[in-house]
Amino acid sequence: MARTAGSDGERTEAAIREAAVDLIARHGYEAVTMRQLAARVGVQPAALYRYFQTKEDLLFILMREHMEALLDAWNNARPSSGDADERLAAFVENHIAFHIERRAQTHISNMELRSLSPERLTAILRLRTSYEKELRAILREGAESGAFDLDDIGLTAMAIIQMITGVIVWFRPDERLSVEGVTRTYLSMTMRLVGASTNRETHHVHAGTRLRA
Amino acid sequence: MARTAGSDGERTEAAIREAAVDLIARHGYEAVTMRQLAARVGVQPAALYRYFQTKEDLLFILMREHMEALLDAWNNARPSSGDADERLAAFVENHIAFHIERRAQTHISNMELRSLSPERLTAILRLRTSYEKELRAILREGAESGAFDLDDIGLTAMAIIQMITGVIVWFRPDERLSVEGVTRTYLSMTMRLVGASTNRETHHVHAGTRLRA
DNA sequence: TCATTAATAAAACGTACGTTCAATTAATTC
DNA sequence: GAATTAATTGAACGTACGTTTTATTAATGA
Repeated sequence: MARTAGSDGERTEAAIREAAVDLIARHGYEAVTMRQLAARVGVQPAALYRYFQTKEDLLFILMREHMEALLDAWNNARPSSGDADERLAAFVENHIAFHIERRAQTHISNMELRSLSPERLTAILRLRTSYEKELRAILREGAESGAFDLDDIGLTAMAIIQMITGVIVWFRPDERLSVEGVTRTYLSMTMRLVGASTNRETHHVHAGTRLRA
Repeated sequence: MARTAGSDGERTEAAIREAAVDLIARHGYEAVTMRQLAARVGVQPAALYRYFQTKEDLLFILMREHMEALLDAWNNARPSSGDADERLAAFVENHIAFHIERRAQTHISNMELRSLSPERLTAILRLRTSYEKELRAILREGAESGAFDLDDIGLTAMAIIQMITGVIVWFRPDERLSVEGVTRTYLSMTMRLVGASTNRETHHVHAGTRLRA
């Protein structure tokens, strides 16, 4: 029993986080054991507790930081001016780019709410609500200016979020579909969905795609 | 140790299934223990094994039957004739009705794939693919007839499925939003999304809605 | 009514979990 | 160089899991 030579707390913590994201996204939080996680990092299970007090702490921190990063990313991407069309476009683009880049984290963020304590669940839901409010504000602005034709702002916001987040479920960049291409198509569909007054371009129809569930 | 008076195999099995759906949807498959499930049903844990060989068997059966029921429901709802517009409308309506009625099962179906063995996962994914193919066929037909204006059939199919399935994440019928109303709005959005050539009705804009994540 | 089958309880098996504690070494600071 | 702190290991704690086995009763069918 000894401190391993060359060990570095920061590096070990980063390795724990990375391994946790991968294992939890792949197997599910409850199915991933601390022993499994430790083995993946290359430490004994007890070492994990030097960095995270409990297993749930680890999950919560990962989920909270993911949501905070998303809010941050949107704060940075949000146009300082421009009408609802432009804001919606920026929102969709930022959202898709952010989530495709963090597929594993997004899976965790969407799927592991059930394992959080009530207080922590509330905290995460609050962050989500903040983010959703941003989209609703854009939609409301568009509806009021007449740029969008909406039946129900809240419902439309949720439908859009579910749709654009759902990109991570099936999309893998390949020769046929690039991130840019997929983003463009999602943007086009979103604009239509909200009834945005844009010129309609003629698109070439592509045959089915090889999709993964 | 005795057989409980009044016990009835069919009833016990149904109770197990029902309790499993509720507990698993609420807490997650891995977090739900057989002891917990048995207590909920009112039997000892060993009794569960009379009906389901393993915990995973139970999960697989629930998930498989859910998918099979969905395919069945669509087989029964599919118009025997009609153009792409009508078929897509029928698809969306059936999909939303089916999933709202089975919120818990749908949660399980979408979230517990990770706990299945590879072979079983393959079996479920196959059923999913069958269902998605139905939507893709409708979209292809619409694209070919010119009724829809699609950039990419496969992508559009997945976007639609993610969006309309996502209704179960946030929607709870209340005074403001009814199942019928929500279905109508989703249908309207879907039609726009695919660029369907329909008359646009003027919708009254509703303010935000109280949503649950 | 009797034999068979079904349905259950109780006990236990074999294994595993999240976590704590104590000790040992390495790294850092003064 | 010595003291302090950090980072790890190894062992163990307290509890729990999915599952099997055996025995007992109830229900069903002939």
